[in-house]
Amino acid sequence: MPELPEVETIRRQLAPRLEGRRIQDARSHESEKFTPAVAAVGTAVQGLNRKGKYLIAPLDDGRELIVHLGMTGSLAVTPAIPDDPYIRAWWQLDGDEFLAYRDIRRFGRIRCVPAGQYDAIPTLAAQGPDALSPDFTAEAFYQAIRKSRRRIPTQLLSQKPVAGIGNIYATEALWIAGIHPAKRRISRAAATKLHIALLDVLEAGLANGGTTLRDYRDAGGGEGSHQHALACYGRSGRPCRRCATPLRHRVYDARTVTFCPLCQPR
DNA sequence: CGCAGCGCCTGAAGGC
DNA sequence: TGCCTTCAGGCGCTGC
Repeated sequence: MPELPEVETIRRQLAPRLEGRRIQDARSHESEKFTPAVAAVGTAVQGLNRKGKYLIAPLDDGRELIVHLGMTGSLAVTPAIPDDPYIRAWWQLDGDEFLAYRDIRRFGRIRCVPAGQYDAIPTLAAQGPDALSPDFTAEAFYQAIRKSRRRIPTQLLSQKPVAGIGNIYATEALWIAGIHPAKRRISRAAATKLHIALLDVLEAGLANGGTTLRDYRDAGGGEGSHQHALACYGRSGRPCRRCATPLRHRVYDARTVTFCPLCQPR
């Protein structure tokens, strides 16, 4: 499941290979989630940016091509259209290469919109500061969390207090910060701890090239290695690495969250 | 406007 | 072996 470290890994790999390339042709799966891919034909890609989990490619006609990888999406530059039933869209680039979008579960989506006009992409329009941007400060984070009465993990996944967090890095950061996942309000001190924990786990994930549990692949088809560094996510029943208490998991708002009942008191 | 609940998707894994 | 159920979960949408 591509979260910020996975999407940023892909962005860094693709940006130099896409900048300045003209899109000669494109095809997509018939779903409206993907058909906007074709609208970029005839334009040139000016770069590749990222906001939260969204990849944003400015085009030379004033529009932006936006790709969200959903749960199982990946992008790769290839010499030919891959012979793969899960390719949901491809763009033919000048120089006879292809940018291929693969997405087994089709949870991702592709949009082509006037630059900065995100009303058709509500989560992007409403999301908070990207976790790696200078706008993501402990104080802004605390104030954003104070505004909602939802559980902290649910708030993190909403992309509103901060953009780019998914269930894996949320679970890890809550464990590091010692915050029970059922909590709805936290102190300024706890918010500061969580802010630091989020930055730490995202930086570690990025340094490890992302987390590959099943489907995630980078733009070169490679796997990340951060799955070996996970201390809490997916470890329910196994001993906490701080206190050896067996970790537990519970479902909150349709999300499984693993936590340490001792290190993360209610 | 905030929020809860549902639907979208498919492969892997486990039960019988 | 094969069928069935459950699970993974980000986000758009609907309705309260």
